[in-house]
Amino acid sequence: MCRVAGILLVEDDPSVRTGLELALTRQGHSVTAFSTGEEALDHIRARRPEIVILDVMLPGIDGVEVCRRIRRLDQLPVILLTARGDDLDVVVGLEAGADDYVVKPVEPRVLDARIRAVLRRVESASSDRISFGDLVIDRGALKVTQAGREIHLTPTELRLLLELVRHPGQVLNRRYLLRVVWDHSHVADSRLVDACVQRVRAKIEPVPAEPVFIHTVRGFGYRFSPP
Amino acid sequence: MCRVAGILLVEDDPSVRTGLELALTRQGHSVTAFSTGEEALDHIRARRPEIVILDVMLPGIDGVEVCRRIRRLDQLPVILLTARGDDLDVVVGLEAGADDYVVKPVEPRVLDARIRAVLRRVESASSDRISFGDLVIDRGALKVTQAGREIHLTPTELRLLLELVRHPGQVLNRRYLLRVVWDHSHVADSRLVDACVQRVRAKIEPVPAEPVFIHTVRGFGYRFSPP
DNA sequence: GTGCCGTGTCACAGTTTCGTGACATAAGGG
DNA sequence: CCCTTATGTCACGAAACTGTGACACGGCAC
Repeated sequence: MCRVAGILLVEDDPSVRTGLELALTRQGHSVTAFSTGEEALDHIRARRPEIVILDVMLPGIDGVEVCRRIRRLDQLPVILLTARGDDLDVVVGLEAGADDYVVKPVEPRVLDARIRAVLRRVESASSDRISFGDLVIDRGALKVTQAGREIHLTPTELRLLLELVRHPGQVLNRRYLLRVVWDHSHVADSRLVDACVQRVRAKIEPVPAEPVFIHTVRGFGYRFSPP
Repeated sequence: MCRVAGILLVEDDPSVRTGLELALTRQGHSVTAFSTGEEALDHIRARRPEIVILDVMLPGIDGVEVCRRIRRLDQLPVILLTARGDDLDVVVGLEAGADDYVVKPVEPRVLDARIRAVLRRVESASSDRISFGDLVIDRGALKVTQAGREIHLTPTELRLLLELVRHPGQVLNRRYLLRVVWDHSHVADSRLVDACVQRVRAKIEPVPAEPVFIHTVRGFGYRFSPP
């Protein structure tokens, strides 16, 4: 399953910003972009990106200072990006707590490789998550988010969704789901599964009546398949 | 802050090797140098360096291959060093599992800064002190402070908090916590964990009723995640 | 169209789970 | 031994969750 990172990109030059945004999105990442440090810090507090890519030269608070402030809060990975390749800048940037320092112009695939290298380090102990479009399911944190927004699922709903997601593209029948999710090996028929599926749909489907994640297979059961 | 690392340097060009060895030693590191990958791999098995700096162009096994073999063994941090700055080389090197990729010639202080950046990341997971906002947990001194003020936690409370903090963002269920913190491998159900969590919350949460550190995940357990 | 079957939807009450405070018990220091 | 502190247990109320059944709806065969 294609690993995707929630990237926060901060770059004031519009052409560079949209260029990188496009390139990183094409690599499979989910990117949010801002042009100032203040906006970025606000965004970090609200949503929680997996990694921050910061241009050093920013209007207002500069990138190095943003990096220091991020470090004061937590361990969020930061890659600094700059047009200047001055040795002193590199040293100052890294000492501000950045995980890497990349000089522009940078090949998208190189930036991607560096992002993955940093994330590999950070995530070696971290949880496994899978994403389907803007739907992210974190099995370690038992958290489901959609477009960065957390979706609250009750225990049974979560177990059901996890079971469906474990077999993407496969049709799971009601008896199987009852046994695995509810531990009802005896109960033959009930509206239980349907009701739970409907509750999950109401929470994760943009239009519950036309589901894009959990599909009904009439006469058989349900199938999870991403859009 | 002056962390000193045991560095393994692998570089076949004698003048570059002695130059870097000298420079890094001067920065306060303890350096061991070899000129071939085989020697390096033997040394890694025998001693255990904190970080490996690997020239890519080596006689015999090349640096990227050495890096792959190191990765197959463990998480030992690796910085690749090369004369070529080809984009493809960078990508290949990082995908082999390297933590950073530096192009020669490199200023010693830049290399030093990159070494420290990689080590900082590696050690943050196992370091003695971690901070989450104004909450600082010192695992070495077994002390917890908030906004500079020391918070007194009882032994059990501290063990519980440390266990939660050891898996930030992960949901830990009650049975696991009972086993690890209390060594109750048999007890199935008890309000013990809940009561202890409540006590820790009363001490570290600004508003215990609306916890920002220790979150309840109904039906599953508790999760420590910084605000 | 008509009837049938499978599914979607909803509200509600019973049940489970959790937070909290009170209290008993245990441990440890003087 | 006594006092303090720490730990475990319990009970209760509040809140959250779940199962259930009734009914609506829609596809499908005839």
